[in-house]
Amino acid sequence: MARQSLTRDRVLEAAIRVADRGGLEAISMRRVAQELNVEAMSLYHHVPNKDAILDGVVDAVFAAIDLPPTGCADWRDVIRARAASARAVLSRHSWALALMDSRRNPGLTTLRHHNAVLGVLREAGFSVAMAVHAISLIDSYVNGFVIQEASMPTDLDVVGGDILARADELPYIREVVEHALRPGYSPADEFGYGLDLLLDALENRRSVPCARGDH
Amino acid sequence: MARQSLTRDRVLEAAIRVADRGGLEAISMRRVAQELNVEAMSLYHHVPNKDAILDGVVDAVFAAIDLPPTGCADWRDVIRARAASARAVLSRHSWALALMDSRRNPGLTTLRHHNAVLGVLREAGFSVAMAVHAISLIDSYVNGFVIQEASMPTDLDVVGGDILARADELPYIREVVEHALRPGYSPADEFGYGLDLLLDALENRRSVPCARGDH
DNA sequence: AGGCTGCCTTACGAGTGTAAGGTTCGTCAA
DNA sequence: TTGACGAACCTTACACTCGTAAGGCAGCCT
Repeated sequence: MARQSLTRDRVLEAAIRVADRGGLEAISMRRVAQELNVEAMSLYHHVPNKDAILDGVVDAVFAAIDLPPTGCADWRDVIRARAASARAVLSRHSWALALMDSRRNPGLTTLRHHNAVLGVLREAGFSVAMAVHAISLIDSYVNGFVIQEASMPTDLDVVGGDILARADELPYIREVVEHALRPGYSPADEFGYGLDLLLDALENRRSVPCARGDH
Repeated sequence: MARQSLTRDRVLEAAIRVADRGGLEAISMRRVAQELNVEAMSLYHHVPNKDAILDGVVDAVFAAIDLPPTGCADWRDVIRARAASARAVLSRHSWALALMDSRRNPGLTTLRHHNAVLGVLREAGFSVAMAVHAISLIDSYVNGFVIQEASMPTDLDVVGGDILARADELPYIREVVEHALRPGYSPADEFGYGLDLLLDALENRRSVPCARGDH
């Protein structure tokens, strides 16, 4: 066979490439097939239908996030590494977060992931309630940061000029744009700052009984 | 005229109702028109095209978030109120966040909003760099929390049972599901806990020079 | 009466997921 | 060597949905 033969995995990889290029709604049977130099109907020999492709894609993206190593030193290092990995993967595939909402069933990869992260926190001495607080906080932050990152690119360079024009009405925005346009500034550092702030604050409350008295 | 006549605003309201019911991609000219007991082409008398509807919708949603009052007591109360309002609006229209990414130009409402929030922080004594850190952190958290909230509903009730079944492999998830199924637990409280943690941590670093020495 | 506004009808061309069936080709048994 | 089988891939076609261009018909205002 001239070109290497199709596989479920090769179909999923192609779908991911298509989405990386054209966003989530660019995933259509015809376009995924074209990515593989193949016709649309050929995909159905390796995948039951389009929903299966979408489900497979979210699982594949999630699998690309490093699992936290178990039984390690400081819980903050472990969580920081996982968060950095998640941010890297999710911002490389910025459509993935939107896709995860529409897919209802979490998938085994996802569950195993959360289980491992929860394990790290529990082993570090977090109560169940505090571990829930911590995971909700950290995941919200990581996901939210990725979203903002995705809608950024034009915000600073292109829109920056427009804003400076009508600066009279928006003085504080002006300050920030100037700050952000300075050479040394990188939005990526912002992620680390916020994450460290979170982790330090959680460390302070680690063994303190819950403020709301719910455990 | 029997039914009250169409308006740009009534079209936008209808589009929002359609999206609330069927998600973002449910917004089509035909369906929005149907919501108003009207044919698709009638909308074009009040709106140039579909993109204008989408742009108008994001602006309308953003306008529903309360602007922070200026010159008020503790900055934390102001920011907390704005965050709560943002969460309420964005989780009532859980498709809105995904839409804001695809629309490139921030829109004047959006800019005014961020300007006001930045003003509160600056007046409270935050340096420019710290204000950027704070806004990035808070917005990431709010947006991320809304996303997680949107993909929740089945996570606990329906999937909860499935998870308890294969509990052997996922012991920590089991703990959490049990914890979350207890009567007193409400995911909404989770939002307040994380937010207060953020605000307290930011208060601690308010006037401290930036850890990374960037100002 | 004439025009203008507000809404409707019809229609086009492009895109979607996928059902049904045809073609090519490697593998293996007789 | 031959012939059959089945997997992998292609072609065609159906029944949608989409945004919107072009033009028609009613009723109100001047």
